[in-house]
Amino acid sequence: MGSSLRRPPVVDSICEHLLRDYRGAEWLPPERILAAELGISRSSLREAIKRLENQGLLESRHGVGVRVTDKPNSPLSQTLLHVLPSPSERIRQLAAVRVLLEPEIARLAALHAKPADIPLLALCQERLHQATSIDAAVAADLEFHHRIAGLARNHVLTLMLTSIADLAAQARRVSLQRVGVSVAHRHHQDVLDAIAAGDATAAHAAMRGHVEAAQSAPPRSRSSLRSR
Amino acid sequence: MGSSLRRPPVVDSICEHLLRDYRGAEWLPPERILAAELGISRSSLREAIKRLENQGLLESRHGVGVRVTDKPNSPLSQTLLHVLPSPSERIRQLAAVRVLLEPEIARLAALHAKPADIPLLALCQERLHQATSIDAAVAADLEFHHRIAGLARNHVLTLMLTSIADLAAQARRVSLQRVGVSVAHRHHQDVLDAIAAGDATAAHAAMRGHVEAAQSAPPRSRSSLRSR
DNA sequence: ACGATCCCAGTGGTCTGACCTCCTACCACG
DNA sequence: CGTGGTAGGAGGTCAGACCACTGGGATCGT
Repeated sequence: MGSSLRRPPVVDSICEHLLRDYRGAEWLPPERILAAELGISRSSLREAIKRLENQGLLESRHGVGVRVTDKPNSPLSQTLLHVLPSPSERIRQLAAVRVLLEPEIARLAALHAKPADIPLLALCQERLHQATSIDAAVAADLEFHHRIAGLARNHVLTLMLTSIADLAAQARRVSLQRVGVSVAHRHHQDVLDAIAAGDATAAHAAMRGHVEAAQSAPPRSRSSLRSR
Repeated sequence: MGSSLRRPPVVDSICEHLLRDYRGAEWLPPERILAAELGISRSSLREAIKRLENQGLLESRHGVGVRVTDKPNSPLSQTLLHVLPSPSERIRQLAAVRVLLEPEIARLAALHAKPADIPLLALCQERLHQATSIDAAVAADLEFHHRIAGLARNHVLTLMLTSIADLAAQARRVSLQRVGVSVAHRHHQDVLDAIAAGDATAAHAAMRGHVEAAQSAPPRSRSSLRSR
């Protein structure tokens, strides 16, 4: 009859417990203590932590502790490294996907953005403009796109973009050197203006132009940015 | 001195070992034996297996063994269940992403498909047409879209679609009941014809019409398909 | 007094070995 | 021939110990 008692793996319930009790917290208690509190073995607790870590929800650092990140970063990236070993081909396909996703994200962002969101984007622009190193420029670029994704109000879309963000970062590094920071800054400004105006069509077009330029930018000689 | 000995986590090397030695295999050896062969503890081996399992590359079944699947299915899905608890909202956003991804996938498929690929798609059509249960229809539908994704020659795009396939399956179940199997079959035929003809634009348009119809289909009374 | 160094307590990482639960296949029984 | 039970092997869980790393305070040298 009816209730064929499932076999709810212990580790599953632990995962739910963890992200129910420690959502928004900074650090998890030490593994030994936490295992004792939950009344389970440290092995099972570790497996639960590892699972959540693979999902980008936790981050355990040797000798320090387990940190709550809530930044789903690389569930897909690791898999991609296995199924697409070739770096150049990986970058090419990643760029193609970005051309598809980013304009739609910008469109949704223009529809849902509130006035209070604009200064945060402008701040990223400021950082990009004043960046003195290639790493700082890449970081500002990433944050700009990430914040826009957050405005799109579509978690699936956002999650997909962030899943490949770390892999796309190296590609973006090359792109920035090719097209130059000033060009990227100008493109970003077009996107930002369209979003601020709530013009979905313009935001879509501006972002499409930006990512397509980054995708197929011709090689440049020495760029205006020097990597120290 | 100079060599600042890194701390390459043992489990990382195990992962590489596993998917280097057992790529294409069917089953992994028992954990105890495999641990002995690799000269490591069963704990570390289990952690490596679990990590690859979370990436959709392995699948361990209690009392049976560890199977090599290479079907990256649910790295994103689990995370989505946490960040988007609401089923209706999840389905809505998933559908929006499908509208974005699937037409592009169909376009690429039309560009890269070879004549030998067409019969496989036609077979899915046949299965969908002869499906006697809602589950069989959903399975045929899923396989049709999955095979098209395989033709797109863009692993990133394919991986994104398969990552949400299992979550989208329940939504597709509802869609099929709403629009009816015959309508889905007709839409699929349009896509199939366009791909067979190598017409990228037509494939894009046909697939867009299909997924948009599935997205916003109005409720139907009793469909032509009865779920036994 | 100040700085660099060393040391140590606490943390996650790994190992060991035992027991439990579940699945499969085989075999005795009706 | 079908049915049921049973034994082996597989993954799942547990307990405790030890290893490796981090960080900050105590210590030593200048």
